[in-house]
Amino acid sequence: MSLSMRDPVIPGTSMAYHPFLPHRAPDFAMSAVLGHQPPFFPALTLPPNGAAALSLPGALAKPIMDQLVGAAETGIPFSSLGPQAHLRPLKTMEPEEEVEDDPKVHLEAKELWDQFHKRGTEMVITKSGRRMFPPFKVRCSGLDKKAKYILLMDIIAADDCRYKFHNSRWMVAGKADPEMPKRMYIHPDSPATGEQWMSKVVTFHKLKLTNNISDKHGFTLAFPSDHATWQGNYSFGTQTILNSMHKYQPRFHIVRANDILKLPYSTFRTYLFPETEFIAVTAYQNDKITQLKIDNNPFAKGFRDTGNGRREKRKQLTLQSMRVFDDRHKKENGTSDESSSEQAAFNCFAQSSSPAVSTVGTSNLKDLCPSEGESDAEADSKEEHGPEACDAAKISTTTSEEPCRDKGSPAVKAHLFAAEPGGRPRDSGRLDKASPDSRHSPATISSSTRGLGAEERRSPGREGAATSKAEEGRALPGKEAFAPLTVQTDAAAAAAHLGQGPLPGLGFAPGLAGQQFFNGHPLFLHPGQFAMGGAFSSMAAGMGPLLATVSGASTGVSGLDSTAMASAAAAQGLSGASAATLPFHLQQHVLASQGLAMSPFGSLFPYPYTYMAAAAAASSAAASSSVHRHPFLNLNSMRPRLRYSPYSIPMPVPDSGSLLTTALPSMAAAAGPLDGKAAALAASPASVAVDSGSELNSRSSTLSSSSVSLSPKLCPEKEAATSELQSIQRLVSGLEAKPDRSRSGSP
DNA sequence: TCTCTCACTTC
DNA sequence: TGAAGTGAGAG
Repeated sequence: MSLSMRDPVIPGTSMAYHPFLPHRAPDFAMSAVLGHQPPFFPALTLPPNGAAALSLPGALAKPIMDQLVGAAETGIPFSSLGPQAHLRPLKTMEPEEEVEDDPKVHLEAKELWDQFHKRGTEMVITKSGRRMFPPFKVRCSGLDKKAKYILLMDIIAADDCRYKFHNSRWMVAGKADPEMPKRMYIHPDSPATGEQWMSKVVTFHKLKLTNNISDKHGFTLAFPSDHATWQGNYSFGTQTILNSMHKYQPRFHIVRANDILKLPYSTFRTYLFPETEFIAVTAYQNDKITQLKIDNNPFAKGFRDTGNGRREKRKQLTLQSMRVFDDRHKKENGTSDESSSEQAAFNCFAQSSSPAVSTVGTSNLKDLCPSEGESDAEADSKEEHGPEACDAAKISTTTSEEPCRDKGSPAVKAHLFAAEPGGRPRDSGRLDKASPDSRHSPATISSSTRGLGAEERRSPGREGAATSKAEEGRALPGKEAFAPLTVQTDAAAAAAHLGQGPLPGLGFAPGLAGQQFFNGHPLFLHPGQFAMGGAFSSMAAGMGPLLATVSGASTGVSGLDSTAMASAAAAQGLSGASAATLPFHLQQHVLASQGLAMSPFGSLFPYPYTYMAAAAAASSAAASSSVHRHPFLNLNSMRPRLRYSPYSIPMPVPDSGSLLTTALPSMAAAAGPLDGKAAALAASPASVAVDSGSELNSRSSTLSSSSVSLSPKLCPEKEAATSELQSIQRLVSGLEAKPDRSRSGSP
C-alpha cells in the first residue's frame, strides 16, 4: 500500500493533531478510515476530497500502515500504533495531483516590530477592544496555489507571570492571574487558495484585544467538566481576551483545508514571531512605546509633534512650563554648579514629559536616567550592546539560523526587550553549549525551526519566569527579560500542540461571529462533535462564506456524552497516566521543546496525566484532581517552560528535570518507530533539532547564575531628582499634578 | 490600575 | 459624512 505523503512537508513533522481535538481524535479518525468505528463515535463524517487522511512519516509509512490494516482487521486499538499516524481516507492514499506545499511565512513590518520589541511592546486592551499596533501582518509563500487554506491567529500567554512597570522596566510582579478564555481568530478571507493568500499581505488588523471577559463578540463552547481533556469553555470571537500586565505571544497558523469542518483533521502549521511578543496594558506604561505608537499609527497622528494636534499643544505647554521653571530656577539659584545635577534631572523630566524631545538627554541625565535620558539611538545601542551600570545587562543575541524548515520565514532572531533590560546577562555561548544532548534528539517530530541557540536564548527569559516561580519568592529580575527566540513550528504535531493549550477556541471572522447562529449563545458541544464536524456542520448553516464549502456530510452526533467518551478513552488506554504515551503527549513535549508558552496556564490544556502527576508530585502534594482539571496550573507553577524531546531519553536532570523523564518511559514505545524517522529527519535539511530535557538543566543553571538585580540598581538620586522636579514643575506650570508619564522616575 | 470622555485622526 | 481607531487625561 502506498501512501500519499503530500501533507507532511517535513517527514515526521506533520501531525494531524488538531488543537481543537482531544489527543484521541486521531485514533478515532484512523478507526473511521479503516471502518472501525469506536462505539463513542457513531457518526464520523469524513470531509470530502480526503481532507482527513492518514498521513504517515515516510520511513514509517509502510510498516505503520500495515499495522493499521492489521489493527483494523483484528480490532487492535489504533492508539497502540503510535503517534505518527493520522487520518486520511484510504481513497486518497494514492498519489494525487495535489501539489505539495512548503509554506513559508514572512512577518511584515518586522523592523517596526523590532523597534517595539526592543522597548517592550505594549498593547492597549480596552473594554470595547483595541486593535494591535503594529498590526500583525504576514506574507506567505510556498503554498499550493490551488489548494485552499485557512489562516488563523491566536494569542497565547507567553508565561505565567504578572508584570509591573517599575523604574522604566517591566518586572515580574508575581504569578499570572487566571488566564482568560482563549480565542482563535480566523482570517476573514478564509478559506482561500494558496494563490490568493500569496498574492497579498495577510493582515489580522481587525483582531481586537480586550480585557472584557464578558465580551460578547463571540460565543462559547462549553465542554463537559468531567471530560478528561476538554473541560471548560472555549470561545470564538473576533476579540481576544487578555489580562492586563501579562505577557503574550501572537501565533499564526496555516491550515490546508477548504472549510472549517476540516480544521480538526488538518495539519496546523504554526508560526511564531518572537518580536511580536507584547505585554497587555490598559494604559501605556513606557513612554517610548507610546511615542512609537504615535509616530507610526496613522490614527494617532493627532498626537504627533508635527501638526496641530493636541500632542503639539501638550508639548508646547510642557516646554513652556519647563522654560518658566528654568528661568525661575536660574533667578533663584543663579548659575551654579549645583544646577547641573538638577538640570540633569530636569532634562530627565523633560524627556519624560515630552518623549518627542529625544535629544534632551545629557550625560548627567544618563547617569540618572539611563533609560529616559538616552536618545532612542542611544537606547537602542545600549539595549543591544552590553550591560550597563544602572541598566541591567543586555546581551545582544543573534540566533543561529538552524536548519529551519522555513528559512525564508520568521527569521530566527533573538531580541531583548529593552524595557526589561534587566534580564540577567545571558551567556549565549554557555547556553549554546548547554544542552548537548538536546541536539541529539533523535526524533524530531517537532518542526521547531529555530536553532538550539535561539531556543536557548529565548528560553532563559521565560525559564526565568518559570524558575522564579518555582523558587517562589526569589526575585528574579531576569525573568522580565523577554528572551525572544523565533520559533517556527510547522509540524502539525507541534502546531496542534501549540494550539492545544492556548487555543481553546476559535475566533471567526466578524461576519461569522455576528451570525445569528452564534449570537453569544452558549453552545454545549461534545468534543467529539466538535472534532468530527458535527457542530461545525450545524454551524455551517449560519456561518456564511466561511463555511460555504461545507459538505453537508455531517450526520448525527447524538449519543455522545462525556461518559461514553471517558470510558472509551479508558478502553483505549488513553485516560489517566497512559495518556502520557499518546501523541498529544508528544505534542506537549514538542511545544515545550520550543520554549513556547506551553500552556494556557491554568486553562483547559489537555495534558498527559502522567506528566501532570509528575509535576504535581514534585511541586508538593498538589491535589490530583486539581492537576487533572488544570494541569498547567500546577505544571506551570513548577516549570512552565520545560523543553525536552519526547523521543530521547533526557539526561538525568535534577529537580524539575525529573518531571520530564517521568513520562518518557511510556514514550519509549511510541518513540521507537520514530527513531528511524529521526534519523531521516536528521539527514534532512528540513529537520530540526528538538530540545531535550537536558536543556532545562542548563537553563536552570543559567538562570540561577545569571540573575541580575534590576530595579534596585536604579539610582535613587534619579528618583529624588525627578520627583523634586515634578513638584517644582507642577508649581510653576500650574499643571495638574498628574505624575506625568515620568512614572519611570517616581513609580 | 482601570474606565471613560475627549479631540483628533483615518478610511 | 460618519463610523471607528488613537492617546491624553481626568476621575
